[in-house]
Amino acid sequence: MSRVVNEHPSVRDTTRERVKAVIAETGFQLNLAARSLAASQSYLIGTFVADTASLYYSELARGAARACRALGYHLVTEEFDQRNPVAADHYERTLRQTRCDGMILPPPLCDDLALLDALERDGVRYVRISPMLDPDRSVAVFAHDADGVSQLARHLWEKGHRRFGVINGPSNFASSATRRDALIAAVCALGGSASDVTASKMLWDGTFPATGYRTAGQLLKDAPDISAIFTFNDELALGVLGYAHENGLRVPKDLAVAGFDDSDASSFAWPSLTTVSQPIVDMAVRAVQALVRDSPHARRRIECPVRLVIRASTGGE
Amino acid sequence: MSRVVNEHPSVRDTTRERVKAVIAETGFQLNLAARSLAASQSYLIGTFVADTASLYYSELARGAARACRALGYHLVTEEFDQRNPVAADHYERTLRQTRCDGMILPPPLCDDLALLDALERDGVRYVRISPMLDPDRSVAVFAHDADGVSQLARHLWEKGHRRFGVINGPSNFASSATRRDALIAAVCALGGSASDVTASKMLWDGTFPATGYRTAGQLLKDAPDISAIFTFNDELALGVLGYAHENGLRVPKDLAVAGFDDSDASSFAWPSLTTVSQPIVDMAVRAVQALVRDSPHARRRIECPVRLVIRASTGGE
DNA sequence: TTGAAAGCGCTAACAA
DNA sequence: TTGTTAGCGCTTTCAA
Repeated sequence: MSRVVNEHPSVRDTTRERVKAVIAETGFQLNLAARSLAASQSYLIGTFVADTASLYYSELARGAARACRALGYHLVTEEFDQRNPVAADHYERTLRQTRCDGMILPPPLCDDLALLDALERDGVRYVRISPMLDPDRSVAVFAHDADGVSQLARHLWEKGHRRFGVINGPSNFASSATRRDALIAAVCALGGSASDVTASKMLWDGTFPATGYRTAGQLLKDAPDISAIFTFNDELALGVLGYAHENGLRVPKDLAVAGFDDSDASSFAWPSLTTVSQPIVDMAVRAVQALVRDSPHARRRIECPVRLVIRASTGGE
Repeated sequence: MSRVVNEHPSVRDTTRERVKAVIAETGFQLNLAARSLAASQSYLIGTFVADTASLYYSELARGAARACRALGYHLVTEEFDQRNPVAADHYERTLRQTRCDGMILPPPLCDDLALLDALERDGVRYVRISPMLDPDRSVAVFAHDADGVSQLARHLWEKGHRRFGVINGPSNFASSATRRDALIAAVCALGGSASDVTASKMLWDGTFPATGYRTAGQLLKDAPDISAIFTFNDELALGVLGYAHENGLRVPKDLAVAGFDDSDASSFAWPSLTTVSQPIVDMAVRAVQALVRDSPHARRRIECPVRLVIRASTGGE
């Protein structure tokens, strides 16, 4: 009886037990498809991963899967084309037929307005991760980037650094600007000025590490007095580290290097890297919880704390 | 009309066009749940990812998602507990109700016999990735590890290396033994002997890089004449690289280092690493294709070629 | 080649 | 509190 499975309140204890016994005996298993059809709820949450190797998206999916399981949902994963994220079209043709109860939209899809329109038209709820555009349009989950960057600035400042370099991330990621601006603000708050920070957009070179390598060279040519470089992500920072090694710069004595972490990515790095660690798994969990529990028209910001992990590359440990 | 959507052969062209026009006009969208219920086919493929950050599992899921999309299926992802992979239980309680048409089982789940039993009992097809036990029980996808390792051995041999160290992977991964044995065989084939290869199981130290660092130290103490180290994966190799740097060993002059790659993981490494690159995305694609296209009782091996990527750490480039 | 109708296994609404 | 029943939107089968 459906009332037992769905934990309906008005069922006598004895009846519940009796039914549960039968369920256990017969090995009965709910059929999700039938339930979906009848209840017009799919118990499915959808998310996207990029079409290149990336811990960021996989950690996001992992957190989402974990939360789905805890809430009785299942996670459907689709790949999107990072070069050409016309996700709306993609959604129309495939994901739409699954009738997901909700979608998790990581950057840059969270800023694909056509996709948001399509979702709203279909009455599909969505939560965005670190959106850049129109952040109050839906529930949105943010990492408290500025906070972490400011902790990092303080750490570097205390180590004696006064001139900083920044390697920005992709321009379609809101956090590229956020993190750069946060560093400038933090340096100013510590007694420095905006001119102590030299920011450079990344000079793409195929992979993030290669890009970090190349951009570090340019940055140090433009502003030779820089003694610390902060990058948009850890992979860029690895390239900076490589540049330092190959050019006789001792780390962290001549050059301190810090990155920004997409969850446990920094544990892949060796030697270890100072990083602002973003709780991406947790962000995904929060996103799924909001999808399932919030009222359909909720519009709130969820801020997740980041964590400064100090390692050898800036004189820690 | 369902016959048009499902491309049934006996539909007159004019009718087909007429129906298609209506579909386009009304914005009709197939309801997967209804179809699943009626056809007792879910058009869902399930897979597992580990509960820690790992490119291996995420690349697998990505490949699976890609193939699913191409074949009109959707990918459902579940997280499993790497420490305690009682996946059978997990399956019973959650995934089972989705009535997946097929499952992709990466290691170590591919060797969870209770899970395989449960799947067979429910008539759920599955494809295993690199299984260790009972490889002919189902369709299984393998990377041609031995082939890659033998190419690597030849490369190292040609660079003049004669004494080799191996850092094994987890013992519940079939490939740990395969890769070690392949290196020994390859060295013998090149004119060396088994005693030229010193294999060590990894001395776990929290993360793979830290483990590589620690194990490299032990290995070089046990067999100081080693001039090349080959590790189970790239993350271990990064630790070996770190050990070399910190102990004044020049790479690749004093010590050559090579790893084994789970797809594009080596692009995360800097400086870049020689690696045997496993086409994990492709393996997942092949797995999904087998799930969808093979007869239900097929039992074949699918071998995927690996690729030797030679980089600075062994004297390449 | 097409139309019509009987389910698939649930939920939800209505009776009892 | 519990039994009963009408769909949910498809596929499949049977007629036409």
